[in-house]
Amino acid sequence: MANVQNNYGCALELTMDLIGGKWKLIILWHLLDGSKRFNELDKLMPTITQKMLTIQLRELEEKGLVHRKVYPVVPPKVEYSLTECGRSLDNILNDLYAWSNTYANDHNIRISCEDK
Amino acid sequence: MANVQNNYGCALELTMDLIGGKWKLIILWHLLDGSKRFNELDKLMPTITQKMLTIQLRELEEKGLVHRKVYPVVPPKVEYSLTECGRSLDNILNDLYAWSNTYANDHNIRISCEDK
DNA sequence: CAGTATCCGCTCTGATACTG
DNA sequence: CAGTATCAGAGCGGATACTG
Repeated sequence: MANVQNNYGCALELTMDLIGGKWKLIILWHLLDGSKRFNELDKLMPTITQKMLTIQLRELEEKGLVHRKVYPVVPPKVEYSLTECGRSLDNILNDLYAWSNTYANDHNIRISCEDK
Repeated sequence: MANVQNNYGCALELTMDLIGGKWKLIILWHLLDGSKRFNELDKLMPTITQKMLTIQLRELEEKGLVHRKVYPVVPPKVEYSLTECGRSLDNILNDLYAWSNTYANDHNIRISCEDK
């Protein structure tokens, strides 16, 4: 999933390469709010590890969905934001979010945090 | 990913449990057309193995997205179709499909089969 | 036709500790 | 603060052969 090939049998295969995996949708979701620092994202996702957050952000960056801005200061400051391409997922993310909430309601599944 | 828990920190975590993985989106996509037999799905996805197709269909069935209808005939005949819940993904699937195609165009990525 | 059974490797994911 | 490094487990995905 890390790398994007250059041939796919179906557009939806590409979809999974781009935003598949356990964390990418959630990272993108949080960034819809506006740019966030590494530490902020970490706090917004209590169960992710720093390692996974780093890896997923790097992959999203490679694919052009997320922009990484490093401020040359001490202590380090890095801000992540959506690129135009990442932002174009806005409606889809909202639809998926709503769809899953509906599913959760219908199946008595608890969602701890229902707001951004 | 096989099983659905009953507590999530974010609706989008549930999303990945329901339709994550390499094949589920593509299976759902093909079923948007109408019900299909096992063998038809197999042919529509040239690179999937029978084992994976079986597993993914079973998981989609457990989660209530796909309906499995067995005809008591010899040789066996089994038809898969979307449940109402599965069908409610129609718009999202189309949006994702379009989004990925746009991405592919912008990044010179080839999609072999562009139509259903 | 529509699956099972078996075996297997890789990648994804995580825990923990450390650093410029 | 924003990461790396290392170790390790689990399960996802696949190859191949077989079956009612």
